[in-house]
Amino acid sequence: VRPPAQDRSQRTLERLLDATERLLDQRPFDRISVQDIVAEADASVGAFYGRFPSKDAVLHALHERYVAEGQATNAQALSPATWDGVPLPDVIRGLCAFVVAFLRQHPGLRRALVLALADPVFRARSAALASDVVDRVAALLEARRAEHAHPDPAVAADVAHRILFSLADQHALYGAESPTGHPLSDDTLVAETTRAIVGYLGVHPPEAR
Amino acid sequence: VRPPAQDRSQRTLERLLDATERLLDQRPFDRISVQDIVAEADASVGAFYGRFPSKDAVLHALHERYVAEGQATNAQALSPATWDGVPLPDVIRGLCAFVVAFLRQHPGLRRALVLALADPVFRARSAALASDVVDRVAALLEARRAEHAHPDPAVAADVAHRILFSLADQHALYGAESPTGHPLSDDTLVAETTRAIVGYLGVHPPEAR
DNA sequence: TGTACATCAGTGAACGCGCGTTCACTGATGTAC
DNA sequence: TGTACATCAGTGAACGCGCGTTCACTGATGTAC
Repeated sequence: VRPPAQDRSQRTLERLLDATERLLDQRPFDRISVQDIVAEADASVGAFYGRFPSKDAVLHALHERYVAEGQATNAQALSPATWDGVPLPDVIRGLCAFVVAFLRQHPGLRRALVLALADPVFRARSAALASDVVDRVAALLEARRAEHAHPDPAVAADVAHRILFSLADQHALYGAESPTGHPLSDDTLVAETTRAIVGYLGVHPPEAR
Repeated sequence: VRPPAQDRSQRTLERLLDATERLLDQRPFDRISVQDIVAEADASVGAFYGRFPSKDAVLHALHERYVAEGQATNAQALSPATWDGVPLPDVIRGLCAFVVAFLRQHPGLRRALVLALADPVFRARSAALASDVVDRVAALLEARRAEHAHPDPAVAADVAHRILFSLADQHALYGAESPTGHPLSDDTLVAETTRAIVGYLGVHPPEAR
């Protein structure tokens, strides 16, 4: 992405990004043309290529913006202070609800990114974000060893992350018409992923403490 | 798909399907041209359009073949007789190992299908297969209520199915370079999904029986 | 404070490439008599 | 058992459409003096 030198072009750049994200809520990236994007953004093809070297670049730019947003919220949602003194099952429920809600905020972009994951560049950028989450969760599980039974906090954090994000992603992507055919509401999804992760970790029931 | 009337064209059709599946192991469907397929199958463009009304039709035909294969193996792998007398944790471990291995058999096709799931026709065809699995698992859980703690076998079967297939799919699609950045071996994946589903269901430990 | 000039930003018609699809034709297969 | 004919199957050059990208040009912004 060519860095803008004036306010005017900075705004154009943002209009192009926002327009693309709006269109992604309607259809996949390969069925959105540059013409579509500039029409939605009230710009011209030339303005597009003044900012981006290619059509793909706009998806990369959106991914970068998305990952940055994720990093920022992670730092807050997963800081030890946030959950200090809260029992582990409640921590898990809170995080599940948070992720489900977060993924619902950018349904189109999220779908496009899942598809783009075939590309190693996208995969690396997503891995950076995921690693950040997994490391923080691993630290949390390490610190609370007494509250659960999983022997390896690093593996546990990784698998818990996979369970939560896979299910939440699927839910965000296909919603009611899920590939399993049995729709789940947001609330049920949160309840069941919480149950799954609590069970997976072998969180000790309250009376055992 | 136009039904073939001679042996010769039946063989051509299979060559085209097999060639497409082989190419899907290398790159996504939209980067495979009809020219590529007929070259790989030792056929011609006209022969292709003699069997298929469009390029997309070949992916639909592959999906149908794949679903049929799945239905057949399900009927066997999930028949009550197969697991009669086997403790629930071992049943779960067995099924996890089976699914992980099954999804590894058609990596390219599986990836293409995950991407194609945006199309309702593909989704419906996949949902039929998934429903079949979920219904059978629900019946199994219903029959073994005494061995686990989940209150609703239908929801439990659905969520267990999601956990297993989401994780196994992700593993089959990205392998070592997973989006989480922490690679998992096949064996670890089977062990951890088993732990997750056993924990999710609240399977009673052996000494409790 | 005004003017000149360089750079940045934006316009949109035109280009061109890739690829799905068509089609006029040749060859193979099988069936009727 | 052989021949004629209809249908099936296969060939590959050519078409054409969509869409990403370029480019010659106009307009806006800011800075130097």
